[in-house]
Amino acid sequence: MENFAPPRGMRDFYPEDYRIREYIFNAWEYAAKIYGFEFWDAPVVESMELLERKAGEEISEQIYSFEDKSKRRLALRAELTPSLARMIINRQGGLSFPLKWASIGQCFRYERMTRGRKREHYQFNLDIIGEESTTAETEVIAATLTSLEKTGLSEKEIRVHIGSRKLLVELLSEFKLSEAQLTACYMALDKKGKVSDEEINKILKNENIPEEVINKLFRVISISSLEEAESYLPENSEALKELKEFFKFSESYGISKYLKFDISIVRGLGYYTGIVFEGKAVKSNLRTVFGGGRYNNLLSSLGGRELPCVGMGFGDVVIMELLSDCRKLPGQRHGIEYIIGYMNADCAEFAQKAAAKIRKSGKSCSVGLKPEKPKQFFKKADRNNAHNAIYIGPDELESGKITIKNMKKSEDTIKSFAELP
RNA sequence: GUGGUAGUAGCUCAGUUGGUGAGAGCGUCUGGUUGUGGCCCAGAAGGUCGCGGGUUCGAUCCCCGUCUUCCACCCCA
Repeated sequence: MENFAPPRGMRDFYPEDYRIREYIFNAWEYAAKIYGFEFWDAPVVESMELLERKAGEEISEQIYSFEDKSKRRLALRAELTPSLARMIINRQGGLSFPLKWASIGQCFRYERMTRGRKREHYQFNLDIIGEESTTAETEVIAATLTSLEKTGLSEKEIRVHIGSRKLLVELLSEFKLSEAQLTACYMALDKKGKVSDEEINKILKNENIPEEVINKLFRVISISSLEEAESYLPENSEALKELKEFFKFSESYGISKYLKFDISIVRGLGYYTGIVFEGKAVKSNLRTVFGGGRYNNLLSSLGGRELPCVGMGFGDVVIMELLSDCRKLPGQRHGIEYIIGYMNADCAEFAQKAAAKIRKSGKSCSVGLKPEKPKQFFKKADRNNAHNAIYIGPDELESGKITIKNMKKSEDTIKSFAELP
């Protein structure tokens, strides 16, 4: 009992914190539901093997792993996608694709902490499984943006940067690059603007990337529009066709005002195969709020059917900070509709019966757990932001009449027990 | 991981160049009003001054270590 603080990187949610979390979850749930996504969930504890196979060796160092009493190697999930993949594969014969699935789950990652990064967070995932059209990308991004709009954010605060892994592969296709070299190229693009050109050059040389490829990469980095990219690409470029299609669909979804083509978006995870995207906060130094993309090979690489997928992940920590910066967090608690107090023990039963009646009507109602003086009671009613307060004393007990006080207007209404809501 | 910053009441922070009993505002509680909240007034509770060690007659203050926070870089996405 020495250290009462939560473990490093873990959070307590006091009621005022929980309220904010609920507010964000509600926005996520709202968006997922009005776009027709279905919610799913899986255990927080997964087998280490599943997480390793998907993530690769480096990330497994950041996974909280342990052995259970039967020596099974288990781990806390660091993201939701492996569990999703497992569930899809297990039922791939019986599911009718495409699926639109959503989830909100707590994920853990042992990593160094900075602003907006803890060792535990709640992640909102939207995935469309089994659809190769870029309608899937559009749909996922549109739903994500709807959740942000629900919290009061707009294109003034958020920009979605759109890139494409496939486009990069095509641009570099004239060279015969190994997987490792391609990954190094992605990393270099990712560093654009963050690190000096010399640094990028050095990194690439270390990976044995030929001089000519590096030169091409630097030309690629400077591409700032789709039209510009077009001149570098073959006539029948698939990536270009996809991107054009995607931007066309985005027009009719009404989300183009958020979008910006950005060739440097590659995403860190290895399994992306097509369009990739990152939602960034315009004000807060372009911090990444959400990200995702197309991963067409993941399920088959885990032994499942060939199923094209688009996924999006969105953490609660950054959005909380962003909303706080923009002063868009909800303030007061919602407030209960009715609160009932009583003067002495004899009045308790009457108060409890009134509360039971009000609750049967579906209205929220809190009844005192012990007798309270009127002053105490009304003060508490005020603090709880109650809409109506009912105080039962000997007078009410005798007459059977109940005074309902509207706390905002400070007006009384007298009703009989039968007239209660 | 490296460098810096900070840690004093529930919260935000003063303060002591080392000296009897450690301060404010906000919040909480009580009373002013044994049947009415917000405002006001009065009062109270609440602190091992992050933790451990050292120096000293004496440490919240100085020194060392450690943990935690925040920031930057590194790493990662």
